[in-house]
Amino acid sequence: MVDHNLTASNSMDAMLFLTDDQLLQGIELMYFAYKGFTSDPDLILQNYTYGRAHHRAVHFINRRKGLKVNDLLDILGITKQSLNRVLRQLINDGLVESRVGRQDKRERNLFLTDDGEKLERQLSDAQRKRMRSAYRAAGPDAVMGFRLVLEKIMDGEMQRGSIKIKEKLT
Amino acid sequence: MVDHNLTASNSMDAMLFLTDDQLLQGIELMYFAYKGFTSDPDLILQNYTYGRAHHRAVHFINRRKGLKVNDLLDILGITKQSLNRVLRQLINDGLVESRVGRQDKRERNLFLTDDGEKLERQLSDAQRKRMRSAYRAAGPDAVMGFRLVLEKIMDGEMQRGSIKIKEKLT
DNA sequence: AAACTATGTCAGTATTATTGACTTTATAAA
DNA sequence: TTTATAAAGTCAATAATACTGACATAGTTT
Repeated sequence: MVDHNLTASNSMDAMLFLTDDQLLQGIELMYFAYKGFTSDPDLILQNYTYGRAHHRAVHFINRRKGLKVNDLLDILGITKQSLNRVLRQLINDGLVESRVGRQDKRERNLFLTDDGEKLERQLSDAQRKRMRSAYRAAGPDAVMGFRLVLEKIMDGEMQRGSIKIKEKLT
Repeated sequence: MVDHNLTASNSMDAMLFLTDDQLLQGIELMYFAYKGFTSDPDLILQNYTYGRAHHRAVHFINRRKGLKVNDLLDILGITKQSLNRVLRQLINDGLVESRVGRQDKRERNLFLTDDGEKLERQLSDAQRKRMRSAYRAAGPDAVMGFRLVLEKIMDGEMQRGSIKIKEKLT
């Protein structure tokens, strides 16, 4: 069992006693949990020629249907050239549709095709399943704490493009 | 503001109402928080010729001083060949020391040199700072929830090498 | 007409990972 | 003691994901 008691030694805080060791434990927890978190989709993606980058693209196109290429670039925080390869594959393989913008014809709105939605389902099913069972096992209060800490961790990181996501999340 | 209220619609649970959308929010939260979580060290590492792989190696060598090469391979879940390049650099650059095992001379025990500890400090300072301020802002109950959910997420992922870490964490 | 914007693409490079094959050294087992 | 196994290290080839820089095309603004 892992110790959740946070009443320890080294450096003091207004509310918490946070030793370097406890903080390092939190850091490792993030590392291993993220690894566990991506392992299911990674396995599925091996059956295709796709990787995590494709997963992310498919995820956000599904979450923000019709988003522009630039939106996706902002969210992912990668370069146009990096996204291009991934997006081109997904479009050629018929998983993503790129429609010319209605008002501004320079823009492309991205959508998942039926096949694209099928892949998205397959990937997110695995991840949601893990998330749901973790939430269940931990209980509602823990879930609130989990979300709160994660939000604090990414504070300052959500400046540009991702702030749109945060709004959408609400 | 982000909504923490978890009393919603779609699918029912013994304790929680968890809609697909709420689960997807949790998934995105993990993605963005992990990104925020690695951004500080990534910036520092750019000043060296190192990347995240070096950071991970340095982190775990510091946390489990004297660990064997095989231990590190198990923890990181990568191949010997992948680790080798990283480890060779760190050893050549004088950040890591590899000592022949005392009982079993085939084994190598890994340690950080003074310079290695200096780098480790620099990297973990940034990360601990972020972690500490997130913990502070969220409060003790939230921290417990955060840890509990993360542990549940990685359940089943900590089978082999990482179970040692979990023990160490305790 | 000129400037700017959104998208797409080509070429070259870097990091991190993979698989497979092989060596050296050391321990364990027959 | 020979044989087998184990730990570590290395070489070569390949893949996925990212980067920078340069440039093209189409459409919108000024």
